[in-house]
Amino acid sequence: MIDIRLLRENVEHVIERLQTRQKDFSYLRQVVDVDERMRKTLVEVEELKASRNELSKQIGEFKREGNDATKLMEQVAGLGETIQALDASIETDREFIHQTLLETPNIPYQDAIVGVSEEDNVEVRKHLTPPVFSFPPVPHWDLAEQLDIIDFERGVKIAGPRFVVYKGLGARLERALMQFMMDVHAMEHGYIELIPPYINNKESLTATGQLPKFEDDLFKLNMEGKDYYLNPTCEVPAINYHRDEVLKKADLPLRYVGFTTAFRKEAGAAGRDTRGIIRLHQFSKVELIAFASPEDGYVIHEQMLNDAEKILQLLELPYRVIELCTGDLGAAMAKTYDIEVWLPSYDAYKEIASISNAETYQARRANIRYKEQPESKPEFVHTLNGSGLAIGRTVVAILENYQQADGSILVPKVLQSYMKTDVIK
RNA sequence: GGAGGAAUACCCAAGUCUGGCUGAAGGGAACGGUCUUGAAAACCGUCAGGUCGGGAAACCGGCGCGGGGGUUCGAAUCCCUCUUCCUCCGCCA
Repeated sequence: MIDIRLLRENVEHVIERLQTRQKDFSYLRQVVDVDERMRKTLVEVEELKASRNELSKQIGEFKREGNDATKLMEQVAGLGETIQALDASIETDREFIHQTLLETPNIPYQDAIVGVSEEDNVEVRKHLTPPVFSFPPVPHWDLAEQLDIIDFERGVKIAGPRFVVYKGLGARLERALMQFMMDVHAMEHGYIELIPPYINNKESLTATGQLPKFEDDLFKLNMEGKDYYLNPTCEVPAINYHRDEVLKKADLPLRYVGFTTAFRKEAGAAGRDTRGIIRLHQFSKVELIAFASPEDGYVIHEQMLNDAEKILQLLELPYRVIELCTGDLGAAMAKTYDIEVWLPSYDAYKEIASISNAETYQARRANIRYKEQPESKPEFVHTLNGSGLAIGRTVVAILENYQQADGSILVPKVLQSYMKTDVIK
């Protein structure tokens, strides 16, 4: 959520910066008007409440001393109704402001690359060059089928389209990657491991920004009349881990590495990436999450990017890092890097990780703050999240980049001890 | 699933029956001090925090006893409702 105070101070500036997202935010002017009206009424009703409190106190004193308080009670008689009416009008205005701001995306960071679409994203760096094959490389869906390590048909039978069964060494590869990534981040990069609930409540999804606007992307459950959602990313439970808390400055940055299975409806992606396991309703992911003071936020962001890249470096996979332009930025995020891994079947780089700083946008929604000193006023933290990495797409990258002429797959060196084999055949 | 009980400030806890000098006794912890070569002990002192609004500021006011609603001039206290936790029984990986 963006800061209402920032809006009050300079709506036009906020609107201008938000417009770089290529949408219309002129409606925010109305929010400022309503806010002003609301605050005026607030002053009015608070004065009335103060006088009611004063009179009630006097009534108490009168009665205690055995005096007649009828006159005072007459004085206070009409106040209640007026107060109630004013309170109701404040509540309406407040609710309007709140709902509107809940649906307003984050302001891109100060020096954001202004652009219209992903076309305008900017490449930051590249690592390794795409492999050159002496034979026509085979896409992962064919490799996986031939090796009998991913069962597409039975996935559809059991659950439906965009579900698969990992089998044999395919299942082991998935498991090895999870273990490997968690190990690197926890033991070498110093993140604290987390395995949170995969089912999250409405408050959690609202705090991170999926609700109310993006409900269509989520798998929704209804248990005894209450709504729950399957988490679309570990970011949701991990950020909410500290919801409604005041953190100690000395504990920052707090850095976690979480494992979850992520569930996505992919509602708007019909017909896209239909072959293989690039876009499934269910996939495993190792996620990095950090809570930092605002002055450290962007330092941690770069560090998190490096930590995610490290996995691809260890796996010896070619990738590039791009910075998203304002038109391609996720709603809750102020700045995002994507890491794209080389996929021979696409003959292109494909997103495998996304590392973002939400600044105080999620912290304000989730009410996560920190104190500089024990006696100082709590301030909102920066929240950061980054894939470290999406496991399904890592499987794809390994199958396709490590394939041999005979259809077998070499196992990356760092995975061999986890896989107990150096080749999948 | 059945039957009971509980939620008060950093922690413990009184107050709730009988509404008003209670935004909250007492204890612990913490912090500051006296004493001490230093520390402990003892003693003295401080100790809701938060949030929203007004104000240049000093400061003033609203809210606030798990959440929401109601009764009342006035609610920690009465009523409704939700949530969470605990105990016992049943079931269970």
